[in-house]
Amino acid sequence: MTLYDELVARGLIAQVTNEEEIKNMINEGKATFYIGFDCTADSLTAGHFMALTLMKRLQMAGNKPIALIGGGTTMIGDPSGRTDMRKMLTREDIDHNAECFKQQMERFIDFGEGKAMMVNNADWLLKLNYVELLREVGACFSVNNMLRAECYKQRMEKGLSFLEFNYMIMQSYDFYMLFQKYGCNMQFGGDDQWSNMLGGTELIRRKLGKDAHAMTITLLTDSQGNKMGKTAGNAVWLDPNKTSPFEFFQYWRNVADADVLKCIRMLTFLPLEEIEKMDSWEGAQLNEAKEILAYELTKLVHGEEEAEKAKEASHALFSGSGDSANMPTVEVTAEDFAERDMDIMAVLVKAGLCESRSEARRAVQQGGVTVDGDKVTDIAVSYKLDDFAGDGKVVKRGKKKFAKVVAK
RNA sequence: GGGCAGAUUCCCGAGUGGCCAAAGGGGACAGACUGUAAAUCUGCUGCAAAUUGCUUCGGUGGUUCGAAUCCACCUCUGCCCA
Repeated sequence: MTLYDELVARGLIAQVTNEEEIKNMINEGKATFYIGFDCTADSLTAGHFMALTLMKRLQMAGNKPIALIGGGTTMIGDPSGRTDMRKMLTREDIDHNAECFKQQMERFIDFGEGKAMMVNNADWLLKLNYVELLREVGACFSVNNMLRAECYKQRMEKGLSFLEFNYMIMQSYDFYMLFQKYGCNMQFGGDDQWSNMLGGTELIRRKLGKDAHAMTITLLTDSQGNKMGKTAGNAVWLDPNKTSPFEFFQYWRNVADADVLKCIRMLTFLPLEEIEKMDSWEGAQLNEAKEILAYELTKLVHGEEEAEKAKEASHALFSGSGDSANMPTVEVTAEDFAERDMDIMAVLVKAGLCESRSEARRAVQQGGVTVDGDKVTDIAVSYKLDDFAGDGKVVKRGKKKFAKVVAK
């Protein structure tokens, strides 16, 4: 099976500018392509992960990836798919984020000599001269057309600042630069980037009279149509300090039935034949597929050892078997008991299971709290330091949130 | 620059002097049922030393016994005119 056919079979491709040409190009390993990453946070997310796997798939077939860090474009803020303006980030924040991105990417993509490149668009965007830019590329853009672009349409009601309106120009300029400097002939991106990407191919055609291609990746959405990779509004991060390997594992372990196969197909590197077999799975067996998904992804992101640990902890918690040694652990010290004994609310907050004592109180009153398997319904229950000595206690809030509390 | 409308809790959105920690919906969280799924039903959703107290309705001042609500100024946003 050729690379292109595999990408289609995995459901990864959303839109392409010219299917025949792109197919030949990537199948033969002739593409030099780029994907842009705006550094709006200090870690990549599960959403970026899909783009990274795609880079890897193409790289394995001999194509050359360019990871473009958006140090310049992040100064503008992409309005695509948003109903409000992004928070403006300072130069320092952006530089810091770019550095974090760089480190995380190096674990997935081989940036060895001639295999892949990493560039930062701050290097050329930040020194642009306004009037020169207007004359050079501004003349190639039709405001009429831009306003018709899907990514701006959504913002016509809520308001769109001139700053954000220029995002498309910056992104197009990136492609134009990369095309000239590195012979980059294709751009990948999320499907919400389609109009920005076309801006680039259009600019290259107008300025250089050459063809460049664009291809978008299907957005990973769940069966309800929501973007995946978020829990309660928070992103699922690739940085183990922001989303622990266990939480990461659990996120995928908990996807809905309707979404498992799609995720396995799109995100893992398991051979398609193997995935086809899972297609007929139902009920309890489908539940197994979730574990496969969670394990595979955790392994890719955090390594095999962490994936094993997460799986162990998951078994320990949900099926009673397995070792509790790998559970997320919180330490308590004598200081925590200095004023008075810790009551159950204090323990829940300390363990990071509840944001406030009020929330903890509710959880207890609603029967959602368990300590070492025993339900706690009395908010007056309190503990001493010694209670957490030795192996400590496993505190559980709800079905899936828990932590082991141990005396230090 | 001129006119009009608006800013309420995680989101949408009611509230236009005390009955307001603020309707309703969504989401989130918890319980029941399950398979760590979905659907459904129930509860719950500012903070705390918790029949009470404290902080919150864009910002700052003011009127009042009392302000999300009235007044002044400011900031931001949308629409119309230029």
